Amino acid sequence: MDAKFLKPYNPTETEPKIYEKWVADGFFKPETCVEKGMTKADAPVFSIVQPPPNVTGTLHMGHALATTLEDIMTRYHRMKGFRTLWIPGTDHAAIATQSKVEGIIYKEEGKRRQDVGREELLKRIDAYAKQSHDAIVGQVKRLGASVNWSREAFTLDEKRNLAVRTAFKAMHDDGLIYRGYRVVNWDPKGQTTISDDEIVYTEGSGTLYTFKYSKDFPISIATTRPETKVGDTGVAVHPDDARYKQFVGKEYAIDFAGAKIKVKIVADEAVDPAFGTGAVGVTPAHSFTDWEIAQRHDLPIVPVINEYAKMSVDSPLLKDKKIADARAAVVEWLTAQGLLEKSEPIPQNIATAERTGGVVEPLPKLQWFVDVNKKLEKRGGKSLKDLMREAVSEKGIAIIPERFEKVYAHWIENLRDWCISRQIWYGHRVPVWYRSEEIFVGIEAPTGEGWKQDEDTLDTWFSSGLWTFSVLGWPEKTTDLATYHPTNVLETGYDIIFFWVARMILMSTYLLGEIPFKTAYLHGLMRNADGSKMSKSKGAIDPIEMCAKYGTDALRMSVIVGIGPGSDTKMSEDKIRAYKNFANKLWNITRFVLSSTEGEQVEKDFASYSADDAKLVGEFRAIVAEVAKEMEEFKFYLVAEKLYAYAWHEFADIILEQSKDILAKGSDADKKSRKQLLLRILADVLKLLHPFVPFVTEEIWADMPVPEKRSLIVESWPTS
RNA sequence: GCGCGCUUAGCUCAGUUGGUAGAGCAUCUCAUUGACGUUGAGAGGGUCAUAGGUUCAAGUCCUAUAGCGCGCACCA
Repeated sequence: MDAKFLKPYNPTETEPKIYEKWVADGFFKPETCVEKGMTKADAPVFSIVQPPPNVTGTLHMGHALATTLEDIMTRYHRMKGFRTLWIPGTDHAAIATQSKVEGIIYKEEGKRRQDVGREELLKRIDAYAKQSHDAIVGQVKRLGASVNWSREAFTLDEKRNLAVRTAFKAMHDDGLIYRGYRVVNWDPKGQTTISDDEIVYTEGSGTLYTFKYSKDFPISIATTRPETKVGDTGVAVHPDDARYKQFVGKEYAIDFAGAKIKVKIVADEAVDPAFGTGAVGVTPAHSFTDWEIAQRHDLPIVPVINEYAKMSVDSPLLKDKKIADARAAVVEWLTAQGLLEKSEPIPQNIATAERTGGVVEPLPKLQWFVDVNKKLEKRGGKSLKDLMREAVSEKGIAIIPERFEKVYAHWIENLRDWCISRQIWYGHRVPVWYRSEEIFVGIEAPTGEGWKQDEDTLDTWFSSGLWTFSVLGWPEKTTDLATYHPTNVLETGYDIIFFWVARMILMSTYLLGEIPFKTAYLHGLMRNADGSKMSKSKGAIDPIEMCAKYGTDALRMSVIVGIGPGSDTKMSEDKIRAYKNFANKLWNITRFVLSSTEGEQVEKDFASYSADDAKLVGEFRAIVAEVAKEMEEFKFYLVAEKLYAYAWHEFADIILEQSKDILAKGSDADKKSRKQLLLRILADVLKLLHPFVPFVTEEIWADMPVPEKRSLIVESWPTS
């Protein structure tokens, strides 16, 4: 027995050595496994892509959970003999990264984006992203991820940029991407548009003001935003509303809060006669529903708020005022004029931008959109919405837990065209060029003089949507693409089911005509012990610190046991501490087994078990069979707990204890049987536990008396 | 408004097709130069949110209610 077993297991010393050896041996690379005879050349494929962490900092507990789950699946399939590929990468995360770096620059130098300039800011962001990337790579390694590093990708590298340009061009050619002047979600703080999904609603309270535009105006209207009323071009009432029928079609010119406005009264089904006065002041420039009403009735669009969330209207009372001040001014004016009839408190959701926290202002802007309803000839007359819906309902993508299939379907029903252009600098530049009246959309820049590329960049999720196949070399027709796509599993948090899962399905079904993955396993959110969302300010647990303190294996066990898919988890350091002993327990079990079986080798076809031992073997085989079933069902939390309980409370507490007696006083045949039993069960327990606690099992395996032994990572999975 | 989830031991959570309530941590008692610096044996602790229903049998299935949480929509 090696002397190392005389001391307690030391994870900090062991883990980096083991990881480096796995990398050096090339076991993370499927080709190497085939070359070395560990995997059959014609073996079935198991592929998975890492959800690329944002290069906005370092990994948090959610990443630790994801990485562990993905590594468990990967290691399990590799041991099962699959040609296994797990591709790592990082995400440039566009707005998230840019606003992070802008924040740092502002804090340190007091400079804003415009002061720094595009080129310099991009340089600074690249430097930050590089640093963050390197930190993340180190952390992913620390967590034991058996990812194929030679295939590592970045959502903003050259190859992925080609994929983005190719996708954009194809979608434009098919009429799916169009440029349009519409009301979009504008984030005044980030100075960019954002998509519907990037809005976070917070509950707040507002005031509903009821008033008339002027003394002569026949209808009272109600609004929570009086300051926008200078942009009204219509008043909408329900077509069946008897109170207002006589006024429909009439037009009024009014002096309102220092501005001259023209309002036409229209009848529209969208109006709820029971809300407020049953009459809506229509502000087409600053409301999505009003924009639509205006489209139906041909009402003019009058913007009155600018990109800085200040009044742009030509009124001495309001011009250049901030929204809140303008609101107060209008209310004051209404009161002074005797027009205000009522003001009452009302619950109101406040729309804020996910990344910057800025209050979102709907503004009309010329932007690029993805049409989700257009029927596609080359996809059998189906729209992107149809393709997305059918991929889950009919084409075989299974979402775990299943209830999210309903959430997904519901989201698709409410889906509007996707605004993909952003007014930020860090990201994939929109591949469109302009020259006076000409517009050129292409994969490469147009030839000739005077072309100027679109200043905007694309929503980060546009490039993320291509991830399952852009990492495999698309648009080139690579062997990787043919071999590993569709991927088997996509493992990610349920919080990005719309952002990412849905967009990947959209891109893959449209561009490749196939699903991006067969199963989407959605994990829950990691929360602090008190249930609050994990953030650094609230003392979130740092996974890497936990690795250093308790060992990676302990951390991995702590995020697996008892945590099913889709459910949030309250994480505490106690929980991690609770599993640190397990690795050492395995270590000590091994010490006992090896010291009691000196000179003994695992005999491949040993069949002379004593009656007692044969029974124990049978019981263990039953565990193996249960594990096999539960692994296939993605019930890793059950497997981890089961193996933990078996190793500790059955194998150590019972089998090892009774072995002391047998090995001391038993017959030679019983001793032989028991030694074979101990070695055999320990060997198989190590194999079964390897995907969960890879480091300690590999380190022990090195000293196991097993003939024709390989590294544990490429050993074959036990069969029952 | 529509939809979803959760409610089980002091805490964090399991409980697969219905078949006598489980784990880890915490608490208490005893043992322990032991393979175990990170040990073992044992104990206490639960009317499984509430009320109905189905069933020979319900933590599990159905209905309703409550509390907590979440998603989507609305938000004049």
